[in-house]
Amino acid sequence: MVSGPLALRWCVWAGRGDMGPDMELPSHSKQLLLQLNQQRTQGFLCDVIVMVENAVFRAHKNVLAASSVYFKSLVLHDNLISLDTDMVSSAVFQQILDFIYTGRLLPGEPPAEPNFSTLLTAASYLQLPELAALCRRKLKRAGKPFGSGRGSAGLGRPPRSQRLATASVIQTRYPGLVDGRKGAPQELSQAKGSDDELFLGGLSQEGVHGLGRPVCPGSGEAGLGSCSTNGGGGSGSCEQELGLDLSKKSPPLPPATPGPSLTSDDPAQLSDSQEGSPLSTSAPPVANSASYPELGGALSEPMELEGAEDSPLCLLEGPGGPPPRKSLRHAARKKEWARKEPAAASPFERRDMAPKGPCPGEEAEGLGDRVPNGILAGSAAAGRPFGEPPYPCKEEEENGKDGSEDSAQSGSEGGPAGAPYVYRQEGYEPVPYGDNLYVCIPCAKGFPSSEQLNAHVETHAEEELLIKEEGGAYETGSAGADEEAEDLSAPSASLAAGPRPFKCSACEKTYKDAATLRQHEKTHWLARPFPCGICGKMFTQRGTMTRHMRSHLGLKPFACGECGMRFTRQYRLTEHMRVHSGEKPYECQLCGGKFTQQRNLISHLRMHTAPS
DNA sequence: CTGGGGAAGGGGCCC
DNA sequence: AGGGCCCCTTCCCCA
Repeated sequence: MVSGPLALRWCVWAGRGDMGPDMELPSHSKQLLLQLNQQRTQGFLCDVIVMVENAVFRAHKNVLAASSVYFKSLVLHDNLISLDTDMVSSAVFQQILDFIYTGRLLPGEPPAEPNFSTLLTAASYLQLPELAALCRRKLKRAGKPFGSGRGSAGLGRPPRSQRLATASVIQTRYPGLVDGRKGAPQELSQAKGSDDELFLGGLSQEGVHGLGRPVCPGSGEAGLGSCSTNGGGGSGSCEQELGLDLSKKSPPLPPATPGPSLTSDDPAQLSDSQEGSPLSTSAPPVANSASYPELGGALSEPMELEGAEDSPLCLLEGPGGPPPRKSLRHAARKKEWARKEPAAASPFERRDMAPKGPCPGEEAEGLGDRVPNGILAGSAAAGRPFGEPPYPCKEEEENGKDGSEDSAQSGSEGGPAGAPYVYRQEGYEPVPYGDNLYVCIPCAKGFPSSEQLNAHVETHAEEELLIKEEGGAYETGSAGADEEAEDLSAPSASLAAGPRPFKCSACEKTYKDAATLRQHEKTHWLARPFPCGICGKMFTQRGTMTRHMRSHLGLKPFACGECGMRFTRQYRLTEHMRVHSGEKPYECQLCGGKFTQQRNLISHLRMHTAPS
């Protein structure tokens, strides 16, 4: 696999030019990096999402891991990374990401000399020592003191309140936007990143009405997902809450111990992998960037490459150039896709990528109040020691919940095995997986290749099957069929078990406990308290909303061991596995037809009962 | 062209 | 909060 860890590391070393044997093709490393950056701008093979403030950046795990041990430790476990917004702003991260992919420090937006102080802070936090060293040199040259990157100039961000007024736009950065951006309001221009940047909400109503409706990443061009495809039908408003931890598996507390690197130019402080970093500190800042390319315009990149046409790296593009998107609607192609990228969710290739219309704002009232202004304002935390680990994510923190316990430490989310999501607090030692970068999310075991991961995932399915067989022949299936029979004949029968003293005041439903009743009563509310940060759709339950957000971001932790197809829900995988096993537990009592999905049986029964 | 079936995405909601 | 299940819906294939 061209984007495999080894290939990448090789590329990285080659890029330095001071390690390893001379290359036969001197421009090879440049071309490789160029291709990677191009793929980034297209979202092609991007397998990680980095959230910074209200921006989402797509990137390649390998590239990030090769650039920073900090990223390396993060991407090992997650497809979604949330960075401490006190340490790095979205605009700064944009520059850093550009730097990682180009070796150049690109002008900010509007075009201006990079704020090296800010960059230094962020680079140190992200453990990009060579970028930090470059920033220090720049600062020295400019005669500016450094080491106070968190000062009032701070992160170069507008105030929180201002950022909250950012348009509710899932902003993909298409080439056509580049020019128009120049005159954009600050919020918007701050919001616009590169092609791989999407913007989550955090918007005031003014922002919504003034700047237009959310834009779904149409046609899968660059999108992280789609707006709701059905059901809600775009019924959501465009107001959002910020700071949702979308990835239960994403450690809110990165293991960074970036402090010392802030003031050190000493290469000895670099870990091994960092020594191999591609980030040539001598790369001259160039007044334009491969980050704003004409998509697909590899040869028009500002980098001066020799013989790009001849480069075998063109193969990186994949068969037939950019990945098919809409064509993925074809089921067979979907499976093909799944086989190609079994180890990482592909958030960008979904059959339902097309925007299904604007998000009306009719449900928006009162949502402005829901924006956690207090949290955001309070989190500036300028006085926090530099080396201190980043904060957990916003609301979770406010609620006194430490996400690190949830996901980073306990690993309970990872599965029954109590996945050891251990993040080291100092230095970088190999996490338990070493170079086994393909990690089974349910049990947190690492594997050196996607094939081995798939084989491992298959053992999960086999274990599951074994348990089923031992515990009674296909309990799930038969139970499901029974439930179906119940549902069709006596829908309320399932409520019979146990006392249910808590009765809904609005309907006849009863519940075993008060919490469930409260939860249910929300379904009677006109206002839905949990808005999606991306499309603004409203939900009555936070869990439903976070699940919905995962579908936006393409987080699919559950992989089929047979075909590699991935799902957002375990239940979907269980359902899908019947495709491979041939199990059809749902039988029509009228005609004997059997189905793998209960819902298809229901559809089928309608056919029986529908007036002809 | 149409209808049925297979497979999958997404939301609601209870546990 | 997360899992699980139900329902609606969509898309595709095929007869």
